[in-house]
Amino acid sequence: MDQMSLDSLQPEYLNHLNDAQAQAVLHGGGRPGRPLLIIAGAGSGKTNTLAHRVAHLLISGADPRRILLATFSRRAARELVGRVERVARRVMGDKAAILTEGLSWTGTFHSIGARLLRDYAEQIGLAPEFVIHDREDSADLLNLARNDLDLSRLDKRFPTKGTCLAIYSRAVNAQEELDVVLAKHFPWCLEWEVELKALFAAYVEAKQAANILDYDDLLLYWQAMVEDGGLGAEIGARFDHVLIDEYQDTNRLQSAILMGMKPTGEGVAVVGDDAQSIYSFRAAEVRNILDFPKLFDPPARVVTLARNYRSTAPVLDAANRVIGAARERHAKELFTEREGGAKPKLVTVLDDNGQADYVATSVLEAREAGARLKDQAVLFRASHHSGALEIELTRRGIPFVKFGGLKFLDAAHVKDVLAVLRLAINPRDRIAGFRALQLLPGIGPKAAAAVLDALALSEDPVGELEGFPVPPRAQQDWAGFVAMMGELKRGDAGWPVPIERVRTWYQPHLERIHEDYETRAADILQLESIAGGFRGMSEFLTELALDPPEVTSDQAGPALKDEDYLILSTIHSAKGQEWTHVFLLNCVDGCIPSDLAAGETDEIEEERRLLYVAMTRAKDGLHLMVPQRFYVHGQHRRGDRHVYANRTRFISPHMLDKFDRTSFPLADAGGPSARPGGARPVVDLKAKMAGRWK
DNA sequence: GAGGTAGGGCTTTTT
DNA sequence: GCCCTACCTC
Repeated sequence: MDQMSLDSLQPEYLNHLNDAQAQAVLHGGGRPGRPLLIIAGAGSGKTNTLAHRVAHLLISGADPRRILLATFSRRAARELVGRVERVARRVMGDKAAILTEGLSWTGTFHSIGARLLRDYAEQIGLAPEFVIHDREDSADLLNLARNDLDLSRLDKRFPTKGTCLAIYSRAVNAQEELDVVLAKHFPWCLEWEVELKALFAAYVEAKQAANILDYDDLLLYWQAMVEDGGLGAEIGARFDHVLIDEYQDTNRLQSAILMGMKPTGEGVAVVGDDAQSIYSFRAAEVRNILDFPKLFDPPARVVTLARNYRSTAPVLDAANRVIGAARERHAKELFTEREGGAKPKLVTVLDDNGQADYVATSVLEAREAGARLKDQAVLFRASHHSGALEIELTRRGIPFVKFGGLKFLDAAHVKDVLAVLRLAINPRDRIAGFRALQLLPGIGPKAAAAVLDALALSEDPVGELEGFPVPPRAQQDWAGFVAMMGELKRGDAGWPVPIERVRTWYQPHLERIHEDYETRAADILQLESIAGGFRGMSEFLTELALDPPEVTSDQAGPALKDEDYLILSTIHSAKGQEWTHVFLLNCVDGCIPSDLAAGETDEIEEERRLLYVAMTRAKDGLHLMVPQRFYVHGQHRRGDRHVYANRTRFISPHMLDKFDRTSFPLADAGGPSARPGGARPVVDLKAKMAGRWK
């Protein structure tokens, strides 16, 4: 289509899109058509284009309830729907809100899968009130199975529950046989193949007995469901349009789901960028996007968005150089018309503390120059890389919010409260029960197991609890526990009263178990306020498993929500976002690439893309930090053993002309550890020591 | 059998 | 710092 005919066909609200974006939006003419692949480079207006495409479908008369829109995270889904509404509103006013509210099949693959499975549960022999286990719960259940099989008491060490779950999960998501998975990704566990098989069989049995689905099951059951000819066609026919965002990070199971629902690709549009594929550790398969066009005959149409609207030319130049060394990708070179601006800075600092000092100082400088804290972000490969920085920010009173890494839900006290609720909903949930029952003093693993055995067979759980012969020491607290379970089970109080009930019951136990019960109690109050936003307990627990709150409460907390704060994030969690100034910590070999990934070429390639993703988040200012030395872990508290690190291998010498190289503090500032403003207070030494273990 | 404590090993990224 | 196991006491 040439530009002129495009203009004449194009509705007014699409006028500010560029040619490629408009083609991606208009493809199919608002009706289900030939499959479409949109290769959307970093900062190329991908979300905007996708939002316009959905809005265009709605405006052309598509039924929003028949559009399936899968995104990578809940956050991305919310953002997308918001944008769709804004675009549609320009054309149809308030009616847009009703249409976008109808976009009910929007969310992650996992959440959409959960909904479909509840709809079709009875047809596939699943109880519709199934409970969803998050990764931690899954690992615990796996561990129970492991103990039952006596695998933890062997002479040689058996893989930990986390490793076992990772193996299981990869086999499921990559749709590979166990021996292949072991050979490729866990060669040190090869000797355990027989035991692992038995373990996984027991795990699956335990899940089914307790009516539990884990994350992988949400995809696995969905895939099995659509693989069946009749059901596949039926479910596929529910949707006229299937749009999938971040397609480069889908796995084989997800592509099988897509093909099961839409074998001809009619009405399918997938969007992504192979250069930004960073989730292969979760069995994401870059080949999904590389091979997508060839799945169909005639092949899918490919539209490439190569104009970058985000970064200045010097930033994009450097990022292009880094990704230019990658091995295989859909060829495209991003370009920008944002001329001018500074080259990215490659900043050499002495160590962690120098790095923290530089970042804090530069952030404040940028703020003086007019950038809000929210316009700036600090990114890192692994969550713990920001430890020293967090201490420095706190010392200087710079508020921040951290994404990625440890979740609020991982805190023991939060899990305790949730376990009680889950046991009330599903008395056969051994994981929840095991945890909840042991909160009572006098009840340990044995007594808990006995109670759960009785519950598993019983038709009347509360009655069973009432008469249960618990150990004498537990007698005193037992009546209160049973009374609470009875109330929860009857469920006559409206939500969120039950969670309040559990909190009151839990409070004395919390005070007995934890010295720092006050901060923990605050977390539970926060949990209660989150709970208030849901219609009921079951919905609350489902949503919580699928979309856990990202921010932990010992940091900024809700009080700071509308104030200005700096963003700290793992590179993975920073996907799809952008900031005026970006600081990237630890750009050294061992961190990027992570030394844990230094084995296979594929893994190294993914680390390169990770650096690329981080760099392309920046609009104007990009600072890559290169600390020269790292303190060695596991030594005496005041030890000074350290290793020297090298600049990341992904910035090779011939790329250095794209960077502005500096060091901090400047060499003439009076020695390597001199700081502006003289010596730091003594108290900082303690902070530094603590920070090493953060 | 419960529950506390000590010591060793480990530590990526997430739906 | 966390998790896990082994060991000890009640």
